[in-house]
Amino acid sequence: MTTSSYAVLALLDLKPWTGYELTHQAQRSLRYAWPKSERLLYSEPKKLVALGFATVEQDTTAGRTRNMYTITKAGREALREWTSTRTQAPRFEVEALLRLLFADHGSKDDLLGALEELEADIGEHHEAIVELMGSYLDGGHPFPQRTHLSVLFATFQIELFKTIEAWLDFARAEIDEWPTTEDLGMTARTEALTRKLANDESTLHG
Amino acid sequence: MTTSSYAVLALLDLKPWTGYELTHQAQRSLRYAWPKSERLLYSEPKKLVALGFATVEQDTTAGRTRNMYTITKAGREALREWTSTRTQAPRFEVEALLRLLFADHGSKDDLLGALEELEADIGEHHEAIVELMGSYLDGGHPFPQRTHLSVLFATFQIELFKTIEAWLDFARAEIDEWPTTEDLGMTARTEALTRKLANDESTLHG
DNA sequence: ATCCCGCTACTGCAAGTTGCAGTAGAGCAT
DNA sequence: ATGCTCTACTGCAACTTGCAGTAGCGGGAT
Repeated sequence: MTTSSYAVLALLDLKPWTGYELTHQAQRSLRYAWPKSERLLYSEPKKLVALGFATVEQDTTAGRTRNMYTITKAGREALREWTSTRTQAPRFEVEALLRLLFADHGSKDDLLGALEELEADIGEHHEAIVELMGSYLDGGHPFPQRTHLSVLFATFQIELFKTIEAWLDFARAEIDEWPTTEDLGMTARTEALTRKLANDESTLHG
Repeated sequence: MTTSSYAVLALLDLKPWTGYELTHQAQRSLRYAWPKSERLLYSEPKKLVALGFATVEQDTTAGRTRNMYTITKAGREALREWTSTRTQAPRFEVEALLRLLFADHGSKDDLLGALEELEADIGEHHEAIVELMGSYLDGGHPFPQRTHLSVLFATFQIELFKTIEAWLDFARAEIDEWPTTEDLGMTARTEALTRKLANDESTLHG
């Protein structure tokens, strides 16, 4: 049982789903906490069945197979035990930052391009979550009794996205001051920044 | 060539390294932008050699083998071409948030425990990066001409960590108001939050 | 003098994960 | 009749991780 298995098991605890629904629901709702591929999410419920944590029913009403998965008592047991296990450290993969670290191999435009792609990705997700909150106000939450959890979770996402967007503006302003990407080293501006960071002060506001 | 291959190639462009140095340097310096396992980082330079982007010299001075890797002209070429390719979307894996989303399967203490583990992990990294900035002020940057890049990168990390720490305090205050983790649904507080989020306002400050 | 511990310096392997291609029925528009 | 999109998956190669194992070396403890 991996963390991904428990994530799928937790969804199954809400209601029975077909493999297709489960996969797509998991991608929508877990994307920002635990992003996993469609492929994996199709495989997880099969593992759960093999372990006795779920059951399948083949539904062939429309000529094609649909696997309807339902959680078992043992599955609910496993879920409850999971809540008291240790949590993995967070992991942040941001290729745009990798490109910033090695920006001296390319032009300023290459770097600014990478930052713009980051901004586009973040902006898309930011917009999507704001819209989702709008739909919650209209009673659009699929499991209304769980709204308090979804909304607290959403506050994290919005703060994260806002921080990244603010940083992007800040970073672009800094990069604008650079004549090139290479060999600037400890400029006066960089030293001022370093000093702030060494004192754990924010560089964006204040 | 994966993004990880280019990351290692970029390090090799700074100077020749042994496999061991390369692996450990990559883990230290790329951890926050592109976290990769020791195992992978040992394998990457071998792939680079197979592709003609690096060369190896076996150094057996001390009885044991050390592989010293050096970038080739073709490797430098490949790196330059990489800078103009598209950047992958960022990816944030935070198991503590997954546990928040499904907090209704466990107790408030389980949830608060997961948040504390997140805080400990973030705190550790936050502290490490602040100390690193202190060392830069003392001329401790291993490649001084690249300080401007490292410091701009560090501003991202610090802002991110500060945001997460502020959110953790906020989240704990919210959870304190909950009588339980289950079935609260759209409470008055949650509705107020949802309304702010739907208007894209910050929930932490203001 | 010897033994164990920790650091250097890796390799092998099983298991987890991803992206892509492929299969196939259903409904709708052209 | 054909093609397009959506549903509903599976197979496979390649990427990645964690863990175990190997092996030399230096230093302190017994």
